[in-house]
Amino acid sequence: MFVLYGFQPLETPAMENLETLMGKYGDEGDKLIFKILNNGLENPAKQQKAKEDFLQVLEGKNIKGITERALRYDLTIPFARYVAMNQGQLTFPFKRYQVQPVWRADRPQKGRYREFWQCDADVVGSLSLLNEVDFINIYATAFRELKVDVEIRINNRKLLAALAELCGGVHKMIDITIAIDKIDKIGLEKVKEELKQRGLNEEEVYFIEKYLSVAGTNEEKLEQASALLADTETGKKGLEELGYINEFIKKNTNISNLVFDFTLARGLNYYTGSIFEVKATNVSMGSIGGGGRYDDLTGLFGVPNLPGVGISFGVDRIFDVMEELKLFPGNLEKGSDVLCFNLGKDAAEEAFKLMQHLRTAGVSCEIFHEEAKFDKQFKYAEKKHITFAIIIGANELTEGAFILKNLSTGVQQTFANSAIMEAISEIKKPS
RNA sequence: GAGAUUAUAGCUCAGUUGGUUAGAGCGUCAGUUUGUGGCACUGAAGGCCGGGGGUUCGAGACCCCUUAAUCUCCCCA
Repeated sequence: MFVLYGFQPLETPAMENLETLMGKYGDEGDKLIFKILNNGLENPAKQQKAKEDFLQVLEGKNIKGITERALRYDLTIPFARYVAMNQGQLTFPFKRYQVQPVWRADRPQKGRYREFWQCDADVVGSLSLLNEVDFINIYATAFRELKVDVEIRINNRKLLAALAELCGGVHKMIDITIAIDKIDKIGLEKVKEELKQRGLNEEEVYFIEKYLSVAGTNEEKLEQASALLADTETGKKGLEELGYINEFIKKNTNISNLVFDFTLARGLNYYTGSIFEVKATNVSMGSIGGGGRYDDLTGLFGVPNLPGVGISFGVDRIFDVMEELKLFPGNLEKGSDVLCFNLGKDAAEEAFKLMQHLRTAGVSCEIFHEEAKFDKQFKYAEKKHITFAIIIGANELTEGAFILKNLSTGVQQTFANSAIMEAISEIKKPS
């Protein structure tokens, strides 16, 4: 699918320098990075230093002497590092997709894993909002094909920045977003409380309340938000971007599950423009996809002015959702095509020869691992979802023949060894 | 990082206010049935009751510690 949209595959190492990862995911994120203990700490010559360093670790610091590598926390930052390192060789805009596990030192629980797979797609080196449109299209198409009903929520960090500008200054943005992001869970009143705790005055809280009460269709929301934020340069810009994307999607696709959500904040520090989140409807599960635009991601790695935008699929959670919705067909499990019964030494040898022919013809088959009663061999075939049994008993052995039995219909037929091709076509016949 | 719950047979779980030999269903194995499965019946095997300590005449059960899992909050995919 990603290839269809012009993306190339890429893989990056599971390990990164701790320094590369720290500070990119917010304070909470930093705590959740899996750190790797350095080797060689037992070296006597370095033990004094190691002990001193460890005392610092106990104070909550990350000291290179103890740990300088870590497992990747997501796929975006390692990708940014890769782009920064290889910028000379890449053609921009560079589009890649990546399916790999990531690790978070979290307490595992429902829908939350210490190790889980992400499937990312990013574009670096383009400011065009067409990329956003493309990603929304990818999300919508992918989940439609998986038959999972979702809501694709979108917001723009610029609106949040504008809101902060009007409510006490840009430095308040993190505080404000952390609070309003919780509205779904704790409700408006609690959010207002939290905002006050975080140092906002009555007037500012009131303003945010108005912002949070924006509702209706995407167009209506846009209009209401514009009344509040269009006075600021950033607010105006953010609203324009959202408007463009919404209109484009509406005009050129049949996607109907794109919704504006002005409370959507998303934790990752580096987002600057559009932010996305995908939630399955009718299933209680956190977001199963997320992403956004970061106008200067590689700047942190010494390559300024490279904008990017990307999305991520939470593979394990999507799997969980599909399982909960019973979207996996029951007959996925399929064993070999044929089980040859083992009815003694000579018969087994004959069966073995037969199997060579079957395999050459592309029929998967196996022989029961030991001589056993019919009963047992039949039950084995059933459990392994094997469709055919081949039986060579004493009679067949002397006749140079074998019995082919279809285990689901119970119909069986005797073939001469020379007529093996007929048997094969019987096996391959779609049932 | 904060909190709750759970841990008993291969699996899912019972086990009463502490009391003799710790049970069931499923699965496994054997038999009814020595060359034709799915069903049924009969029987058998299978347990350091997560680990360590304590209370008690007596602990699967009560207390403390420990480990692990599950779940909630925080945060996130």
